[in-house]
Amino acid sequence: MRVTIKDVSRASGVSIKTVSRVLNKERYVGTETRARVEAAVAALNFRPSMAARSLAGKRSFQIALICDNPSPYYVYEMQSGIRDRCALDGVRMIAQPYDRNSPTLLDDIENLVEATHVDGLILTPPVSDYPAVLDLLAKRGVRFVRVSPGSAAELAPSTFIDNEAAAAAMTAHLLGLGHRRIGFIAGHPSYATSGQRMQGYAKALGKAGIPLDPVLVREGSYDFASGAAAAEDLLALDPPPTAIFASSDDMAAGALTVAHRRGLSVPGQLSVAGFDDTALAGFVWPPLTTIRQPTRVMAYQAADLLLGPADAPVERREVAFELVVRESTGRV
Amino acid sequence: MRVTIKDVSRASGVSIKTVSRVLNKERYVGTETRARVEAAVAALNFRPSMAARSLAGKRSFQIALICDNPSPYYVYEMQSGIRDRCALDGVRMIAQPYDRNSPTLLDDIENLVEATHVDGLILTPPVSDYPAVLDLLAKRGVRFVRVSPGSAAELAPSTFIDNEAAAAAMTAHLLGLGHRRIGFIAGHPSYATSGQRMQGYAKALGKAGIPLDPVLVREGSYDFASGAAAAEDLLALDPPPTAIFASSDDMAAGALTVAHRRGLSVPGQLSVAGFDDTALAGFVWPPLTTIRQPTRVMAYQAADLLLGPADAPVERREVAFELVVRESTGRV
DNA sequence: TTGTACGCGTTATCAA
DNA sequence: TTGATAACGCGTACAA
Repeated sequence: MRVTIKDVSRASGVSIKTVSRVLNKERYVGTETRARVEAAVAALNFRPSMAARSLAGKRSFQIALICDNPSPYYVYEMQSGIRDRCALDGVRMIAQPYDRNSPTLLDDIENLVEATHVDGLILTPPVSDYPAVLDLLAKRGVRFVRVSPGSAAELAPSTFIDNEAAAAAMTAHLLGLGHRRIGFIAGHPSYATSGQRMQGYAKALGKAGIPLDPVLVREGSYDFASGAAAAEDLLALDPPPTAIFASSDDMAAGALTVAHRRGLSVPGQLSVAGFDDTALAGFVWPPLTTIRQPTRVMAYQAADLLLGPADAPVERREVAFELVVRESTGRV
Repeated sequence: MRVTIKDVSRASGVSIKTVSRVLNKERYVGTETRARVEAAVAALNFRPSMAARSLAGKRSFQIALICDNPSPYYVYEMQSGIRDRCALDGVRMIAQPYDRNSPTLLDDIENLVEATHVDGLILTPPVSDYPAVLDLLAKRGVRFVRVSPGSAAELAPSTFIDNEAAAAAMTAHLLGLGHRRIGFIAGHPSYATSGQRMQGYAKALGKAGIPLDPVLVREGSYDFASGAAAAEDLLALDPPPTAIFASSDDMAAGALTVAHRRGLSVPGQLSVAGFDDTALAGFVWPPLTTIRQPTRVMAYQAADLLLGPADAPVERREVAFELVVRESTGRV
C-alpha cells in the first residue's frame, strides 16, 4: 500500500539506513549510492511519513504559527510569508486561528507543542508579549521567534519595524503639509506597538514645537468601528483637526468613511492617514497615505530565524517600513 | 521528560491498552476504571502524541484545507469555520496557502496526503473542480468534501449556496428599484459559481421581460482591479447603466471606487451591488447592498461532513444566502 | 562509507 | 471488561 523506506532500500539495493542518510542529506554517502537512492525515491514516488520521522527523530519538520490577530489580511500575510520560507526547507506550517481572549489559550499552546512535536513557534502580537506563554515555552525548551515584541527583546529572536520612527515620519509628513491640529487614533493598549506609535506621534510634534493636545488623542481597538467612532469624536471638536492619523488601516478606513459621510473626503479638506499592516488601504477611496508595514517580510524573516541554527545568538531583525503617500492627504 | 501513556497506566494501575481505550472513548471500559484513568490523565497533564497515533492507528486526527483563494477574508473565514468544528472532535486543521497556478499543485497535494496521513481534505473553488485533484483523491481512497462544486456533485459530499437563485434575487431587487439597464460584472470562468451567478442574472431579466444586452456584461477576475476596470468600461457606455451588479465584493468595491471618482456615489445616481463572500462590504462607503454568502457556515458544515461517519451517503448540504439591503442601492 | 539493532508512543490483534 | 505483544515507519547509536 504505502511506499516506505524499506521499499526504496530494496529497489536501490542499499540498507534502510543509507536511504535515510540520503533523505536527510547527511555526509558520508557515496556519490553513486546517492544517485541510485535518489532514482529509486523518484521512481517509487516515495514520501517519508512525518509521523514516523517526528516519532523517531529529534525534529518534526513542522512549525506552528500562533496568531490571533483579528485582521484577516494580517493573518493571511503572516501565513504566506512563513509558508514561503518553510517551503525552502521542506517544513510544514501549522496555522490555527486562535482566540486571544480564550481562557484556555495557554493550555491550547501547551497541547499543540506536546501533541505535534513542533520544532518551533512563531508568536505574533499580542501573544508575543504574554509572559505566561513566554515562560511556558522557555521552560519547555521550545524554540520560538517573536514578531513585533514590546519588551524583553533578549528573550528570543524577533522581527520588527521601528514603529516610533514610522509614526514620527508620518506625523512629520502631515506637519510638512501644513497641518497643525492632527488627530491621533491610538491602538489598543494590549499591543506594545500602540505605545510605540503614540510615542512617535508625540516626539514629532515636540520636535516641531507643537504642544501635544490630549483632546486630539483617542484610543481605538484596531478595528473599523472604533476608528469610525474616534473620528466622529475628533470631528465634533471645535475647532476640528485638519488631519487624522490612525494607528491601523482598519481604523483609518473607519475614519475615512466618516469623512465621506461628512463630505470631507475631498482634497483641501480633512487628510486621513494611517498605518497599513495589511492591504485595506488599497480598497478605500480616496486611497490613504500610509505607513506600510511589510507583514509578509516580517513573517518570512521570522521563519528564517526559526529555521536557522539553534545555537545562533538571539537576533533582532529589523525590517524597513515605507511611507506611501497617496492622494487622500491633501494640503490643508 | 515527556508524559506518555505508560506513565498514565502506571499512575492509574491499569494496562496501557486500557488507557488507550479511555482516550479513544471505546466501549467496554468499566465506569470506575474510566474515572481512575481520566483522573490520572488530568493529574499528569498527559497529551497523546499525534505522531504516534497516526503511525500506529488508522486515524491521524488531522484534516487539511486546500484553499488557494486570493481573498484573505475568504481564507480566514474558511479556516475559522473549520477550526470551530474540528475543536469539537479534538481534530487539528492543517492549512497551507496554496497557489492555484502552481505546476506542482497536484504533487503538493499528494505529498501532503502521504506525509501527514490526514484523515480527509476540504477543497474550495476552484480546486474543488479540478478533475486531476478529484481523481487523485478518489484513487487513493482519501475522504474529501467540496465547497461550492460546479459539477459532478455526486462525487463527494459538498456544501453550497444556490448561486443562481441568489443572483436572480439581487437582480430582481434592482429591477424592483426601477433599474432597466443593469451592468453585470461576471467572475472568472475558472470558477463554476461564475456561470451560475450569470445564469441567475439572465433569468431574472428574462422573467421581467427585459432582453439581455451583452454589452452590459463584462468579465472580471474576482479582484478589486478587474472590478474597477469593468466599471470604467460600463460607465463609458452611452447610455451608461444605472446600476452595476458585481459577482464578488472585491469587484463591487472596485466599481464603487470608480463611482466615487466620478461623483456617482450618491443616492439617486449609480446603484452598486455585489456578492459578499467575505466582509469587505462593511469597509466601503456607502455600504454595498450584497448577497451575503456565509463562508464561515459553509466551512463549518464542510468540516462537519468530513468528520461524520465514513459510510454516510454522499450528502449535498445547502446553506442559505441572505440579501442584505444597504443604502448604496438608491432608487433610480 | 555502509549496515545492524533498537526504540520512539501509540493502536491493532488476539487471547484471557 | 481487561491485558500482552506485535506492529507502524523512521532516526539514533554503535559496529563493521
